Amino acid sequence: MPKSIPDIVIGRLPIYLRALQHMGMEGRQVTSSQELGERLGISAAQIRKDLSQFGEFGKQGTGYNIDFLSKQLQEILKVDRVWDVAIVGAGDIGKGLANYNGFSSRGFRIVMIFDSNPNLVGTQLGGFTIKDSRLIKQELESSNVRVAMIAVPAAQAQAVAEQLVEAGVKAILNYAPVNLTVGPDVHVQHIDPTIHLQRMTYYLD
Amino acid sequence: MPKSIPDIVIGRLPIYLRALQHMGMEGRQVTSSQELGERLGISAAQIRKDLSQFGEFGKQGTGYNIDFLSKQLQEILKVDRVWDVAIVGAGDIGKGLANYNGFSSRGFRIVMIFDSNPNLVGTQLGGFTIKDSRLIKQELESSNVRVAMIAVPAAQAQAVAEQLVEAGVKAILNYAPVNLTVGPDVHVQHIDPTIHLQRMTYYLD
DNA sequence: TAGATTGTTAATCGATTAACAATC
DNA sequence: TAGATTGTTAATCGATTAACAATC
Repeated sequence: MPKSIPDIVIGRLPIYLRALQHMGMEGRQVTSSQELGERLGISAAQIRKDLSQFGEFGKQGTGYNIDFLSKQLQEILKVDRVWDVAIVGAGDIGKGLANYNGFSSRGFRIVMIFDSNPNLVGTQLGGFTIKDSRLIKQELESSNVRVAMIAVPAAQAQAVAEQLVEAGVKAILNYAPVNLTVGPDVHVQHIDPTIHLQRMTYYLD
Repeated sequence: MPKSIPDIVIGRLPIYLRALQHMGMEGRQVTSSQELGERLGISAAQIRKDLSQFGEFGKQGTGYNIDFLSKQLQEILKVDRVWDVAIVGAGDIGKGLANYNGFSSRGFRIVMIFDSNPNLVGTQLGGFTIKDSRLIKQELESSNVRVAMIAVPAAQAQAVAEQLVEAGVKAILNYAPVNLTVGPDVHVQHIDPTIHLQRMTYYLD
């Protein structure tokens, strides 16, 4: 068995990728681990070490070709393709996600939106007709969705997660302020603004 | 100099706190490091170690009083008070944050919203009149705001951050998909849904 | 008391950094 | 060539875990 890559390294790759694509859009051709590190507040040694887990992408004396390294990272992270994504919850957060146009260029495409509010079901959002949350399993079965975002109230999040997992979803981005419990083959990331804020107030006086 | 607490420990405290408050609302009185750990997917030893950095909050044989430990964690994280928060950007994300009612019970209170769009300036949002982003410094000077959330397009985020820092902001929650560069006395947390999604697709096949 | 669980220590495990030969 | 920067190794540093005496 090849030794597996630490998750903490995987977590930094999307950050490298975002910075590289930003540089690319500025018209830059090459960068170095040092420059990238300064921009991100990460040591140059760490960036080189992280990348070396996957191959040799740079040239001594020159650095990294930005387009080439971007493409390599996209492959590694499997965002050299487009993932279909379902959103559950059409409140303010769900609406924001549905209207966000930053997904498509970075590997994701919203394909379906659910809500449990009968007043919202059937209405339009971001080019989609909102579907009834009770139909999650049924609707996802005929789709290719394995990534979902949960933007429902905390009280409903766990139940929604379970329906999504039953329907074959393997990666969940959870905006509800509650910890989700899922099986070991399902990946979950949590976004809770309060958690992030509380992590900073500790350092304030 | 007392040895400083690792930031990774600080990062887990808000998660413990959220789970404890959840249990409290369920009417529970006590819990154990084991139960808490199972709920969060964290080892019991780690939870005890983390807490022991700050004092002794439990009782052998019994565990932790939920209300007591919650209060202690609130004090440690300095959310036993209410922090005034400014939002910059009144698009979908800013709107969602402005209308979110989960802040007040957890230590934060929105007090001001800015946007640079002349069509939005002067209109109402979440009980506030949206102010012109050019007035950030001026408006914050007479306020008590040291925490802010950035919800503007990527291209404007760095400039907004600099204005906030100039106005005395020490903690920034950044929703723009770009890395912010700030001084060492300013804390930044980033929320970018795509980054979180890309971190999970690595593991999908 | 017997059972449970803490707080803490020491051991293990893992991540980061410093340094440098290789080489563009 | 001289200067720059990679990829990698070994050393350092830090975080997690296992184990258990203390004790409720």
